[in-house]
Amino acid sequence: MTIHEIAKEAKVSIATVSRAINRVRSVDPVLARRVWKVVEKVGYYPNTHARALVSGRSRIFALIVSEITNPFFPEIVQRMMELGLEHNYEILLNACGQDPHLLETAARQIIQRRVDGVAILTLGTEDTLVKIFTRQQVPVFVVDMASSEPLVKSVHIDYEHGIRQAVQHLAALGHVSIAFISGPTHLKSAAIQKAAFARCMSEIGLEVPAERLVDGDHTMTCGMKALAFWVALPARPSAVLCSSDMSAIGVMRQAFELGLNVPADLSVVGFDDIRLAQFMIPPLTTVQMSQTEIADTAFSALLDSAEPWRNPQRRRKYGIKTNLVLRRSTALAPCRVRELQP
Amino acid sequence: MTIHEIAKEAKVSIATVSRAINRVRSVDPVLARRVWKVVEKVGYYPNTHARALVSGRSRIFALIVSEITNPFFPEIVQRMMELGLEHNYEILLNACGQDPHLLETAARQIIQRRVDGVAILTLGTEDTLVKIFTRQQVPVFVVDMASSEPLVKSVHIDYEHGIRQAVQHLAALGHVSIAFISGPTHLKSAAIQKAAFARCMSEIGLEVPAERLVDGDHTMTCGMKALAFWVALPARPSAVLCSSDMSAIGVMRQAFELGLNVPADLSVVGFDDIRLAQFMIPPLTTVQMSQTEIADTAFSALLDSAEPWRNPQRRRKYGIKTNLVLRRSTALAPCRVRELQP
DNA sequence: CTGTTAGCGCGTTCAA
DNA sequence: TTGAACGCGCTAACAG
Repeated sequence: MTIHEIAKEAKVSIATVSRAINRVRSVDPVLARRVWKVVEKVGYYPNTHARALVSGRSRIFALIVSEITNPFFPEIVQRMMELGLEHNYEILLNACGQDPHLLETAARQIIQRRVDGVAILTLGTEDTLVKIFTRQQVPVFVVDMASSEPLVKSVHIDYEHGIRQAVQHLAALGHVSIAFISGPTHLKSAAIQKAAFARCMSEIGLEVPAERLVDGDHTMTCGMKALAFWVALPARPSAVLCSSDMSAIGVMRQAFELGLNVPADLSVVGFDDIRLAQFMIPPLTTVQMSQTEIADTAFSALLDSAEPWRNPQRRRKYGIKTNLVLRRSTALAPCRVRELQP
Repeated sequence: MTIHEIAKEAKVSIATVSRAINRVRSVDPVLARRVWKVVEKVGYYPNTHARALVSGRSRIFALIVSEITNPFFPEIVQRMMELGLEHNYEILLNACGQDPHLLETAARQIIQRRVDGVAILTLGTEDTLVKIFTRQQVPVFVVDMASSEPLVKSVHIDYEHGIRQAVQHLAALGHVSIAFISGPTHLKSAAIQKAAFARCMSEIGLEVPAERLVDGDHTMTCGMKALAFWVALPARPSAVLCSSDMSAIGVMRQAFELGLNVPADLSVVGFDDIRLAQFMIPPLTTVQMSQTEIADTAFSALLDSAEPWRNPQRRRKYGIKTNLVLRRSTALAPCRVRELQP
């Protein structure tokens, strides 16, 4: 079913059909109606590939995330798709873990599709990707990456703000030995979080011996392993700050396994505030990083790049805050409880 | 960057470039190498839209799910994408809830993209979608839908198998008043599960009064509400079977809120076996429905439709079983414990 | 306001 | 084995 058949059936030229379908003002309402009638009757759908080919714009945004199975990302995907629907863009999702080979394949697919922009949300391994895309003139949105390239827009995430709140909250509860599970070491975001934790601890005069710093990977399993490791230590931490809710869930699960009560015996703080966090047992105190906000920022940045005429005063810098959300996985440090009870 | 520029640079015709890139045997190795050199040098990527236009095949499969934020689906998406990468297909994801308007928009986008097939995994609201797609000659994969249309392939999910195991497991533990949270009433899958539950209960002579049947929507919130409702009843159930792990999580969360111990005071069984299930506190006993298996089946069905020559003896029917996975959210019914203790 | 026409980038004939 | 030429379905000039 093509524009030609519609044209013949409606007894107009293909140009008129094209105009009618694209709602060009100048077309005679009578003809337009005739065209639409036929379109509906025969069930015609314009061919996006042909449109993309001739117009040079595909109306596709690519979205690269590291792990679609981490509940943090589906919320972003969801929001991006909503916005896509609203603005008539499609979202081409790519979840390709950290495998550099897969990443490269994903990049190839994306470039071949001539997407109008790509949001890279792997939170720390985007450097090579960004190079590839900018070389092909594909507008890019990334997190926490300074770049002078005009094609690159980025958002700064203030991890430290939330982490400081978390650390000070724990300290206020009397916790002194606070442990930290970071993200995968090769992720820049993980390094930033880790450094922020160290800084926030030392700010208030708290020590962080190396064994209380464990490198995780944002999975529940790593949380379990980390706590198992700490419990085997002569002095186990009384509180754990996790760089993701997933690892926090793992910590809580391991605590259950070991018969440790959260929060009485162990305080746990997560990071991300995935929806699940408030349904944990106990509900997880966590540092919120708004998925919606990230998605909104990403989309509007991509839109600015793809349609610069819409919004002349386009920013190239955006910012996102993080904030502690108090729930019920933290409590007074056990030693403090003892002090207060006699 | 187009095939013409490559041709000029490599001093061959565009036809030769095309053949070289597509690895056609007959092309002179010397020329092929020359072409590839240039391709690499200038960073040429063939335009997928042009290819799709001329070849009539887009190498895209669409995947429609109801809720990407329900952890059940990301696993499927993940697997589909892996397979896509392997077979050089892209997966166009669509998460459009139940809103019929969004569904229609999604269908439109998919058809306009001329996808080579679409897997509809909304588990029960696919009827109108299937009609739309088959009318456009788009091969479709659905769950639990009989259709004589050759373009439609489907898989039968044996919900009852796992549900029977769950019911009998609970009965064996001495539970008599077993409640059930179903999925959204407009989903066929939900109706099937509900009917299966009723049948499995009556099989073993157990009653199911209407107030023990609550219609949910596969969210954690509905699980919380359901338990709150049952607890307000004169006699609350001692066990709950949920039609999804998400609602089971909600039930456990509400039990915590009410000070009910799972499993001592209340046994809970989920459905799906999302990865999270084993990380719940306590780990959730649930009916497994393999996400990987579903994805594999969907993909191979789509591949059979898109490339019929690959696999001449293509089936049109597939089957998936469900199975109870025992963990720690179920225990002897409280009354049974009392009988045994004195 | 409408129709004719020239490509968009590529795969695929058909001759050479 | 190679290259010239056609057309996939559509938009956007330009002419009428």
